[in-house]
Amino acid sequence: MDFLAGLNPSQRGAVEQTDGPVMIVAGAGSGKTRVITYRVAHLIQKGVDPFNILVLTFTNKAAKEMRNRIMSVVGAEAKNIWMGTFHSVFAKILRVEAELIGYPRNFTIYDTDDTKSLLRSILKEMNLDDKLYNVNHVYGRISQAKNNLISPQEYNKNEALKAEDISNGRGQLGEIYMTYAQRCYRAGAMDFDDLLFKTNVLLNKHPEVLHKYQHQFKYLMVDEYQDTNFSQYLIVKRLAAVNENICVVGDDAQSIYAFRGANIQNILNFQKDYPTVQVFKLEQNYRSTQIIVNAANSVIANNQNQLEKNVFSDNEEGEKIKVSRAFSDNEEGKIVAELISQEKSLKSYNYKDFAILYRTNAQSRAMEEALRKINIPYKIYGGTSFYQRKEIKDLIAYFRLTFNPNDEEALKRVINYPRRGIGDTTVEKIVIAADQHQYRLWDIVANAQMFMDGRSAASVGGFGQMILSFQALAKTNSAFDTAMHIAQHSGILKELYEDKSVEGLTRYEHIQELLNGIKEFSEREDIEERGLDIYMQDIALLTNDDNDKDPNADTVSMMTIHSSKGLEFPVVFIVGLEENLFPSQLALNSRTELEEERRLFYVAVTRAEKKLLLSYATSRYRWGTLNNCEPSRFLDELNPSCLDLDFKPRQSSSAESGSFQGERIAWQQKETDSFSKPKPKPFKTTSILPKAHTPSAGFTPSDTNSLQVGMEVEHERFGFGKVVNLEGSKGEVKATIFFKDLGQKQLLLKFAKLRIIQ
DNA sequence: ACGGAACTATTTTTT
DNA sequence: ATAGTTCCGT
Repeated sequence: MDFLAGLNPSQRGAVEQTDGPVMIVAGAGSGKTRVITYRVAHLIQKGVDPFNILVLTFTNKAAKEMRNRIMSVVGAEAKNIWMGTFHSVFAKILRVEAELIGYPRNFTIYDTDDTKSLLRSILKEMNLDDKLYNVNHVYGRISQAKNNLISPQEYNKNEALKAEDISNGRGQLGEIYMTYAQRCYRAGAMDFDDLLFKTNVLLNKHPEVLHKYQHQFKYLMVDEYQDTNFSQYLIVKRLAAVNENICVVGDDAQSIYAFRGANIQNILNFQKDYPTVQVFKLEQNYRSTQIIVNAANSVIANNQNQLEKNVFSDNEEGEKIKVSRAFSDNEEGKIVAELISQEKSLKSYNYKDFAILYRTNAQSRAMEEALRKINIPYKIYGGTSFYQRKEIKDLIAYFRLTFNPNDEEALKRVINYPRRGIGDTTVEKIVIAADQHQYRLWDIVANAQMFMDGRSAASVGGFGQMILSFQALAKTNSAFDTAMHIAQHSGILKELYEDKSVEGLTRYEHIQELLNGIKEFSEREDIEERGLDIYMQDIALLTNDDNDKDPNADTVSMMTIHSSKGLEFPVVFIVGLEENLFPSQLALNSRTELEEERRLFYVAVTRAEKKLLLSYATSRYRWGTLNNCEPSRFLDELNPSCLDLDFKPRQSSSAESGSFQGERIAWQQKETDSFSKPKPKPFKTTSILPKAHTPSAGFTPSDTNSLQVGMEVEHERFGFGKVVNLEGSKGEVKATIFFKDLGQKQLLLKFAKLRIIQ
């Protein structure tokens, strides 16, 4: 049991208290993963069968990492632990038990796109105004209902909900929910929320099943318990009811998923649910410097209603936090990029020691461009997942249809893609015929000649035959052979191959990548069943990080703060610290939402080990137009003693202008009062530039192809200068220009806006 | 049925 | 800005 030695008393207590209800309140960076890992390892070493342990996480990444770490302690036995996300574990159980609740075992999992598209068709059929009945809103409402275990029937009976909907002018929501649920059922499909909702239904309606799993899972652990919703809470509670060997781990200060139904009360009330609970608080932060921990504490102190704890660090005090200001989102990118390369050479960091965190995915673009310009390798996490790409979804829709022809979203997606002469009118005919006879769409498609005539019967029938042939093929062939056959015979491969545009080429490559992945799966020897149906089972639950090809590559990481949870980096940049962006505009209406944003900021700050840098811009592009921005209130909330007030980035006005490199000139020393609000908005973005050049009237960039050494030019911001050197190949030409005001600078012609004077 | 033009929502976060 | 949708003429 040597691994216990390296633990502090509360960590050790949490590991050794294996029986009965346990709550571990784990402050950021307090060795939470380590504790869970050791706790599971400890259970196994005590002789608990890994099959009897269930560990639930929120992300695939967390599950994977934990399994690997447990494996390194207890060895291959760790493979047998039930460990995964709520969604994947219960999808797996539902696949076994589905028939008990009237679903086929090979039910389809509808992702967000499928759900929205189904809702759109329902709204259309019901002739509802899609402004009032905004799909996102409707989806949110249904999702909320499901997460609170309100069935369509109960929703429609519930007077309070009805009244609320009517007062919002959306009295038909109950009916939409009802229809939506029926259509999912008809399609043999469950959406993300259903995976939890139906698990509850299963455990509720079938005591024998509940009993089975209660005895199977003798030990339960839930990571990130503060992020559970009611539906998840109840599943856990039911499964744990017999043995009460339940251990939840979480940090109320890091609850950032209330927007999708997480209920922070679940962790706050855990002690009420299990009065005999043993609570362990992990308060020592091993990750970050004292400055960073103190800064984080000072921010979170602004929230009410927290579990009492005192997170502290015994690490070095560390460097103070730097705050920088840029005049635009692009400038912000440049500053960050430049600082990364500076910091890297100064402290001999690797690129992978840096992370850039932002509130919204849209912010990645400015960062990306800036890093690319100075050749900093980076990797963006999150964003559109590989599996969400259109071409991938198209091909997968064929796979889905092959195993579940009732999957109506898949059917509608590909019935006329690639084009095969089945237009909207024909699809409409199929829908009407299905409605009339109370059949499913597939019944009509498979018997086209009975329901329609002539041309459409032929084309629809042909499509049906093709799907049937795929089904036959899939029965006897490997996942890869089936997939390849479908890619070819559906016409998708040809369609993409013939598209010679850059995008088309990329799409073709994506399909190849998917097929390669399937090939790999087909050749796996560690699993028995390797058919395409097995591969398909939880593909809807996969996300980008499952596709991470080279996790050890030396690249800067860029991601949203949400996806950074659980990670740590030596140097962290948090960018876009502006009102209406972070905190998000949509969170300003209520205290609870604002507090969630603040917790999000807390999460971001606590990702940093050694050094933290914050930045904001005073203007930023948002849906195509330039907006002025104010610094985020969160900057005010940071304990000033943690901030580097002497931070004085080089300014363009510095005397040694000859040594000045790089293009940012927007740095400003942080002044104590510079964050006070309200403040006058700069009406002109250039006005804050200390010494910006004002371009001549009618400044228009010239074609620089003909640029020669010796020519005089005007740059839109650097002013007048003379070309002293040109190097590099066409398209990548780098010009060295001596500017009158700034001295010598190197510019890439493809980016620089230059006007040739003579 | 199809292609191009015009229009319009998107931007909070993710299983 | 961009991508996705709807509209309209062929």
